[in-house]
Amino acid sequence: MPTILDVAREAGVSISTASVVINNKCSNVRVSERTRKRVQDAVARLGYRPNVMARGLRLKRSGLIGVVVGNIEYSTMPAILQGIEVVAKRFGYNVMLGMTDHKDADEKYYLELLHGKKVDGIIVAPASASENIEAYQDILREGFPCVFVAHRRQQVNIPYVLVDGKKLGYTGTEHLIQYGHRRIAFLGHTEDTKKRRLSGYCKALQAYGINFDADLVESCGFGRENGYEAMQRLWKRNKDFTAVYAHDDTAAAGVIACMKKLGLNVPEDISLVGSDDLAIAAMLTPALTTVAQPKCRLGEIAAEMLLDLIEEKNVSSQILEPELVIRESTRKIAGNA
Amino acid sequence: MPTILDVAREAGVSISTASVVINNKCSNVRVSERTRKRVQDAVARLGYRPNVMARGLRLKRSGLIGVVVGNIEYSTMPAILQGIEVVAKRFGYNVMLGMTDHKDADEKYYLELLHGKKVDGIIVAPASASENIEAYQDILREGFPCVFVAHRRQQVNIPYVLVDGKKLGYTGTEHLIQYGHRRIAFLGHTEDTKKRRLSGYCKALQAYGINFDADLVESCGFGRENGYEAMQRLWKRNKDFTAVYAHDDTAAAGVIACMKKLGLNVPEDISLVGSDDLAIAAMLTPALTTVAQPKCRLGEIAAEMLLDLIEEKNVSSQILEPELVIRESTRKIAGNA
DNA sequence: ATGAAAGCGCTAACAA
DNA sequence: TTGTTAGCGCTTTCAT
Repeated sequence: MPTILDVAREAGVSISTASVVINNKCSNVRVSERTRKRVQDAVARLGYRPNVMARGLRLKRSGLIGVVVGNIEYSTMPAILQGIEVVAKRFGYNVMLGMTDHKDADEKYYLELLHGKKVDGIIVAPASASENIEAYQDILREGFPCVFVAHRRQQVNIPYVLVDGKKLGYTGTEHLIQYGHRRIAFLGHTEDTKKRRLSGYCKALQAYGINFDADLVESCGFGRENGYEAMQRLWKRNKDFTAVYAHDDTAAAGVIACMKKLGLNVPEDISLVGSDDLAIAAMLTPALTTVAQPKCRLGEIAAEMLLDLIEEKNVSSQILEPELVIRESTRKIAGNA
Repeated sequence: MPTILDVAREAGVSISTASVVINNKCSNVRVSERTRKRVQDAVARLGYRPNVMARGLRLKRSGLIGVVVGNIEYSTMPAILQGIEVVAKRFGYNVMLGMTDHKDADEKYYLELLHGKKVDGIIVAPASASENIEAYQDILREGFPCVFVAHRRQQVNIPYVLVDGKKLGYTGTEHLIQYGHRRIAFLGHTEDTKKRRLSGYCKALQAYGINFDADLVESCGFGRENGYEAMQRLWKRNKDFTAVYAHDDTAAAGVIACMKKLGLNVPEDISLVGSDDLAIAAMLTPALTTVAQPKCRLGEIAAEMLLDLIEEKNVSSQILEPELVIRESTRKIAGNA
């Protein structure tokens, strides 16, 4: 590997001149065209590439941003990552990916890389609850660049970009209402701490003058299994509905499976709306109508925010609007039952 | 950020002593228990973290491995990445993720990071054909650690770990045969350069004494659209089959959609086998029987190979066996039609 | 058992 | 316009 010293020698100039033209700085330092050319030729001839670590040590920046995720299958992360990568690359940064499998210890391990200057900043998709609040407070205190994407931890004042769960629930429910449904079931989280989608569902109902019916709400976690079972429980209890809003696409996949088992057709008998627009949504049969998160934008904005933070600019948190994606799983019906 | 100098001062020892205990080397250098303790306390008190770049500059290693992929949605990569990350982490490495969107220029950009020592080695999942053969030859010539995962480029002699497409085709077809099917359609690539899965299909047929029928083969690309259309074309031409092998799960998703449109039930009327066991396979209805790639293993082995290469050990390419995952889309039938 | 010092490759302030 | 030089924080050899 040639160093900048080799380049300088080859070009017959000093190290610093070489450095200046290599970095093409518009500094107050001027270099004559002829010298510049000589250096550039030397670089080309030698196939010189600046040593990233030496430069990083000197400049106190690694050109790396960390992205910490729980897991990347069945989630919005692949698309978010793509968004992040594109803007990172555009600004000369690379992406270090850390996967925690939702383990606090692993999350903490990755946050620590900030202290060792391995990364210039970190984007975290904090999925589950966490014990790491203290680590985030350290980050905040030390002024390390950090932003949350897709989710956030309420306990700590770190800037975030995400789609409001309430709007997700609202948009999905509203679509169903506009298609003529009035008896709409809700499958999703109902615990106090994470019932934003449920709130959105309620709000939509209210906005359109439909009474909330607790019998139409069934508690449901993520994943096909959970969706399947929740649908089964609901159906056992209550068959008086024409549509289902599921809080995420994997649960919706379970609903489709359950419907088939039950001899019900989607959307002929029951309309179904999912959430997030995961990669699977378009693959299902019927292709799933869903409330998409603008995943790529989430990633792009998270990256832009982080880069601003790295440059010590101020940033403010953002909440993005979901987008309805109408596919095949919802159907207009005549009126109310 | 405290440096090692701060630690040394705090502990009242020299920089080099501090370094020795921090790195806990079993070198010939001995440190007394008391001194060791003092340094460790200082580290704890100051919250010292070694500066990764300084260490990297000195040691000529970044502790980063690059993973270059075309795209991570609808692919085997998420699970492969997880495998890579786990072993990388275990050996003190981190993963830099590069996404090329299958663009040669971006692939090349990431390969270049090797030359600048940004990464100690690179794992590439070379999906599409590429113009970058020259770049790989450079890598080979310079002796940079590099391994291919999941796919490879035949033109260049870089070690790889992958699942043989032929075995994928064989295993899926064999399963169908063992379930009593004899008229089995093949949906997949038929071009000379990438018909390994087709070869496997043929081989299985032959092994079980079933005649190959070209009318049962329909050319098909990846993705639900392609699967849908291929199935439609096939059905138009030829309805005499009881099972379909699709060369990947996304195409299989299209087959399911098409079947439904055609009024056919899977698996009652037609059995269906996919390939790869992507995240979507288990989500479909019916849940897809598929020939899985051991994705996590692929990732783990790729990482192990790369780390060996980094330590200048010899490695040899590996071909892994696929694993049949039986779910709901295949059904035993009585005998031959 | 401990410390002094060289140097990894680079940038930028300063000198010439 | 160009060159000299002082570090960035760390590891490690060699003296002590």
